[in-house]
Amino acid sequence: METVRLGLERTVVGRRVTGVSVTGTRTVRRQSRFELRSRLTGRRIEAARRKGKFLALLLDDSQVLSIHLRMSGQLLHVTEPGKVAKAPHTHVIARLDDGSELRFVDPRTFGEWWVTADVRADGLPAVFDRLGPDPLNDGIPPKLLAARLAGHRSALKAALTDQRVVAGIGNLYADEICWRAAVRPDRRCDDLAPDELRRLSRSTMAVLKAAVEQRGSSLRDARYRDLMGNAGSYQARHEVYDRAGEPCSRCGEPVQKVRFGARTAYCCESCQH
DNA sequence: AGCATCACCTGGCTGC
DNA sequence: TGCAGCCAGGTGATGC
Repeated sequence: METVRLGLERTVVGRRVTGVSVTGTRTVRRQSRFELRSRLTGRRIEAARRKGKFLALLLDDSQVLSIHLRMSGQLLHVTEPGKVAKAPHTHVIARLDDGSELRFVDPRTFGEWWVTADVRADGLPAVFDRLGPDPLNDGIPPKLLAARLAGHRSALKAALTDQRVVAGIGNLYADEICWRAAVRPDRRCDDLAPDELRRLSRSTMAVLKAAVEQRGSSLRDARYRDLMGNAGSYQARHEVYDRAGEPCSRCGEPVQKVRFGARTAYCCESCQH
């Protein structure tokens, strides 16, 4: 999401929206399509912000266009719309005053666009308040991480991916963070030693920063691409995610895919404790 | 209140 | 080879 935000900053910030087409029936669901279109049309995009996995495009009249890609959403910036065919599952197109388009493609239709005026002093929508601190924006020092995990009896991975606890960590990055910290993802939050919390704090920052430097992770069966349609390259650095059976780079034992509630986690049961 | 599970979807992959 | 069915994962609703 940070890679997408950086792309938005380079391409659509400073542009004015000249028109909006909403063709999908699910992408805009917090308000009517008509309302989104009328709130957005004519507005200039002043800034591209992000909290966790939520994007916020700040508009010139203090409204905000919030976008969440969920599982399969993709934002594409098309500079010459006439030359680029509309991809299947294109649900929203925003036309901009330089002739370019911001297109939203989302096969599974979980993704969402909405425009609100209920913004806080920092310019972000009030609904973002329920999100925990964003490590890339605000850092996550050991004391803060410990405070965020305090009182939780659930498993570490469940808390790390709970956006109210910490914002921005998804399934694959949670696995990578736990591996790097050498802590099992199914450890209880209230059972972590100070040194383990320090390692988790450092690992969170290291994994997220490296992932952004590599412009994200593009998986076999997912469709993450940046605004230009380019794949990320962090998947080549994954130590455990989707690497079941391959030797752990730290201890050589095979990486495991373990059942974990209704989901799965990849980890090294030999060197994560 | 807090934790677990399910629903929402489609496409790619697995296994018969 | 064909195809039915499983699985992927983020969030919000529902259940316990």
